[in-house]
Amino acid sequence: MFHTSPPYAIRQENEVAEPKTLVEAAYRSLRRNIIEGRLSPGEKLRIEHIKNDYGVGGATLREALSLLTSDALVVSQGQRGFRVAPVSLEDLADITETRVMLECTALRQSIALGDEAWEAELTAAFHRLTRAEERLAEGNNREQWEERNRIFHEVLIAACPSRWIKHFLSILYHQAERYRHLSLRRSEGTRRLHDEHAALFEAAMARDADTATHLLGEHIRLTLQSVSLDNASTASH
Amino acid sequence: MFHTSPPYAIRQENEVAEPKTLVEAAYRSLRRNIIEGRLSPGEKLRIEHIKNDYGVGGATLREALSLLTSDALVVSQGQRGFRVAPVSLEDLADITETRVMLECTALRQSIALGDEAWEAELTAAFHRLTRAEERLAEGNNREQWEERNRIFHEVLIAACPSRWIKHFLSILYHQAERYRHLSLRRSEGTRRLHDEHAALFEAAMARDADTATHLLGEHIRLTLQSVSLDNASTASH
DNA sequence: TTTTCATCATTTCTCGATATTTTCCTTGTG
DNA sequence: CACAAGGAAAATATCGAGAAATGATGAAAA
Repeated sequence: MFHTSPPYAIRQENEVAEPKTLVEAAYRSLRRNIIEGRLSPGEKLRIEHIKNDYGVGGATLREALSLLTSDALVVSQGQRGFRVAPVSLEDLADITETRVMLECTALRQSIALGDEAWEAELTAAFHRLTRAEERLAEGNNREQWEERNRIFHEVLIAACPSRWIKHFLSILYHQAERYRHLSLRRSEGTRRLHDEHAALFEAAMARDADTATHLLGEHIRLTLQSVSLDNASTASH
Repeated sequence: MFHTSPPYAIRQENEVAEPKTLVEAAYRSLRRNIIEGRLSPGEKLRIEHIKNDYGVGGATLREALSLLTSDALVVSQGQRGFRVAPVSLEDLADITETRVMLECTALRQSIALGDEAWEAELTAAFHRLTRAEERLAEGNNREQWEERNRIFHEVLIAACPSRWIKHFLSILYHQAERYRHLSLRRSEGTRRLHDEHAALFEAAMARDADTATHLLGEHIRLTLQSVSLDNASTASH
């Protein structure tokens, strides 16, 4: 439904399909490794060393790293190679507030413009997320929950007509995801995550934009407030 | 002043210095050519054909094109090469409204937080812009005006602490710039551009955030409202 | 005439090799 | 002992050639 082919193709939106090129495959693989913390912030990415891990040539890996630069997951300095982007509490705060602003704007528009099909999508996404939340308590179905949580948030703002807002949000979502993975995740579980989602869902379905955006803002802030960075992973130059 | 080295390097912000690598040089050169309309929307970019124009090898040019993909100035589809991104009125409207939202937010923060040094910078930038506007009426010092106009807008929001907002704005600014170049530019000159800038400057210096953001919003909307797309350059699939 | 299919030319994508730059270590000097 | 200079080692950035994919052309069948 919300993957209609865009007039211009912003990269992140095309990611449902299989990777068609090796560059694309390496890009995604690297991105997952950075977001999920298998590559540490600040770590040097020596092309000669890691090209074997991804089974590609130097130029190809280089291009993938260049692409990650645009997502601010990798930094490159002139003639001195690539590194995993550093992290900092300031950056985290910035990401959070910018995301709150954009996502609330998008949600407001989505609530105003969403039709019946949107309601149906949203209900389905909420249902799947609920199931995943139940399972999350038991085993470690974290991956599935992560996926469905992302989709729930995407569907919430799906009826917002602005491609640019959605594009920026998807970049910020990846950033936030990384911080979540890097955190020690102590306070997780004490939160009543499902209640937050349920209230948000109810408000959206009731077309109560004020309540919904308020809940969403607090939800995003809480999610990232529970992040506390390990000293070891904090930016060092 | 506002080019302090960032904790993480978002690409656009590092562009004051000379290009250090061939990729960087090709990237900038291509970007100028797209923004200034020498490469038309939808045009196919065959690597073998144009690599000589930029004096680089295939892989290097490829990487530069990949980078432009992230700015949505170039689109790439799977195994079918690169094209200059198409344009459309919907996209233009989206860019404009997203930019208004982000730039007004940034301006509000900048007005709240800007110190004396910021005021000085702003005054200087306004002065330079004024001079350029005078010259614009005479000859075609369009390039200089374009530069100083950009800097004036940058300085206005320089005291906003959010790197992410500034990053997104710089992407949108490039997009808007392209549309301005593509337009037939009929109504330009009828506008009292300098008056708009002057009022905006006064409001910012007076720390009147409400008035300033209102003026800025109208200013951005007017700038892009005067754009009318040539049929020939409109998106075709 | 229209559709289908095979073949071929064009273009994209990828890799290994090479030249250039940076980094690190050793050595000499104030 | 600190510090600068020089050189070796490592890593980066780049190129040109080869493998894979596209879509264009034209012949055969419906």
